[in-house]
Amino acid sequence: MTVSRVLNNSGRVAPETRLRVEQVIRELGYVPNALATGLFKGRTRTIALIVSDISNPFFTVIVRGVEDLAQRNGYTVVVGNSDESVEKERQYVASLISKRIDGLLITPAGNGSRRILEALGRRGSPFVLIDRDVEGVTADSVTGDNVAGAKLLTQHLIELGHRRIGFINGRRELSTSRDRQRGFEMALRERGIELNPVLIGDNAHRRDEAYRVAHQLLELPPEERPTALIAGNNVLVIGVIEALRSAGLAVPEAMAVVCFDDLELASALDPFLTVVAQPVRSFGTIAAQFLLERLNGEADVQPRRVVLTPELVVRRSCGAGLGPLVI
Amino acid sequence: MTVSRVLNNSGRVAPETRLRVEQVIRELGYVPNALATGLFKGRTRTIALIVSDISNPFFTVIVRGVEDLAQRNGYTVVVGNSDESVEKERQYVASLISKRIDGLLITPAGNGSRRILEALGRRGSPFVLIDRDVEGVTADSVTGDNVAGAKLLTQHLIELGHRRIGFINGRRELSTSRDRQRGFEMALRERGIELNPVLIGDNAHRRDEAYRVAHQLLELPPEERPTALIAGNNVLVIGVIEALRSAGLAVPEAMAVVCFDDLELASALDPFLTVVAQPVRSFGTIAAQFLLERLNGEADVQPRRVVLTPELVVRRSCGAGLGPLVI
DNA sequence: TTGAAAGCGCTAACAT
DNA sequence: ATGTTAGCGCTTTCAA
Repeated sequence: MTVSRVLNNSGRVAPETRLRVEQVIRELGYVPNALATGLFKGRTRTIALIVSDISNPFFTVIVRGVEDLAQRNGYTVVVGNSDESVEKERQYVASLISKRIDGLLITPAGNGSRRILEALGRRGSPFVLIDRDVEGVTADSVTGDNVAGAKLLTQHLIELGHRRIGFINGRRELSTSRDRQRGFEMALRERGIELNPVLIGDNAHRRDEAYRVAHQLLELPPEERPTALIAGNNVLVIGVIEALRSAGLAVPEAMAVVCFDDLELASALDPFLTVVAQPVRSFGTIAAQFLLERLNGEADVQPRRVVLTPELVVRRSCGAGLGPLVI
Repeated sequence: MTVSRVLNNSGRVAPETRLRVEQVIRELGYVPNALATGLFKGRTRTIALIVSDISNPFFTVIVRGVEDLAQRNGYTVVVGNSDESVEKERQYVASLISKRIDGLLITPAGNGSRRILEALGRRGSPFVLIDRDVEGVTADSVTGDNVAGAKLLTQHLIELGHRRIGFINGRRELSTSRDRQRGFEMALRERGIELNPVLIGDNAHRRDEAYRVAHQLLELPPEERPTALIAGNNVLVIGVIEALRSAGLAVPEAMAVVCFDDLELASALDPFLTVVAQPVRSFGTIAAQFLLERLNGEADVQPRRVVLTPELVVRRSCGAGLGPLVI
């Protein structure tokens, strides 16, 4: 019909006819059926965002950024929670393919995501990795420099005089965890501090595991016990603080604690931790930007990998922990 | 084709044919086109969730609950951010209608949402209100008992000896704010405490406004100054705490602070506030349940309104504030 | 048990 | 400047 031309501003329509059509559209409350358009065009102007935990403030900020940019560009965002499960990711991606979503933004659950993403790529759907890399997958990605971030935190503690630094790290499966651990170890080595494997509690999946691991570190004999703790992310640090509290240790008076990621709201509360902050919102917006560019065919063929630089935010002296615990 | 019958388990298909079809489906990596199905059936197995701020942990928990339940029932969730703007809501709903989303869950931005929701209802799309009511709209809804919650907080403070209680409340436009203020005033009246309008700072939209309002209350002459503050929600309370900190007042030693809503992560930090906690996750899951029931035609015609009971969580004595500030 | 026809609402290409 | 045709991929109905 002529209606289509009016709605899309395509082709010539007599001004008078246009007005008449617009009038009727308003009267009828007519809304075009995007399913039919999508069916015909093969595009739905919908993108998907799969995060591993939507109730984690870190990912929340990403969601917000993505939603914002998508909305401004006329795209709708479908949000999925993978719960760090590759299986749930698979289900999601299947549903997205079925619904002919134009592209995907994802914080992959692990290296197992590789096959899923490859399958998606084979269908011609562009996707962008956020926060984490997947071994063997080459695609647009927006991540932080986790090696550098871990070095910043570690160096900070070392400069304050700490020598026995505990590290409570996240899932080994994640590139972020691996990189952070690498940065930690590098920083120690550069300063000539011997790495004590006992002080590394890695592969903590959740807050309660961080709690447990922190407790283990506290039970070390005094001469081995850490004077400072680095938590691998914003969730683990809560478990760490809870463990310290239950042990009657004040932060940072009795134990220095630093961590990755800044929580906007929590940063107003106590303890004001020294953290390595990442420009998280940019993770989302840049990734969305990349995806939209690909969808518009504006992007080069070769993948772009952006690594954003983290920043040390010193909120409170972490040197204090040295006192009571150093024998 | 016979393929459709195989995929939907409808009609008779020879076992042998079925196997052959399944084989080919696997070989081709065939995925049915949900757009075509939706176009024909008029249903998309997609629901939308519009919240006012997806980076607010309160709503985040709702998103999580909704996503969870939807996923388990084979539905996809489209998430939108209204930023407390009715205009953005309108745009979203238009896009959702166009995409033939089956139903909507919404934390409405205000009474202006009424027209939008009525229009949606006229199209036959079911929707469920979450957390907030809209004047003049009758629909399924899941909310908290905000009058009761405010009374709990106020009574708690009164019992601890506070008489001058400040109230920093959220947007007047929201039913939650109005109800909370009503509960606050009722509790005062019931205990025979005269209401001092000066102590009510209402209509704070954001954290910085709460900060400003709290500062105003602190600048009152000593004999009028509050000894305790109630913050209208989890975001405003941060502003309040920041204001107290900048004024050098410890919480709760120098000033009692209580608020609505419990933040899972922040609750592990200092100050451990006494709060009225709501079963927020249930807001999402119950609302989603209602919506899905309607979509399945299982629900009665008359709207169901669920009001969930809040609970006082006492984390730290709020009586302490009485000391220094009471002249 | 399987196939053929028609139509869901849209748009690109081709008439008129 | 407008209308007609055909087809995107599916499902329902009816026929074989």
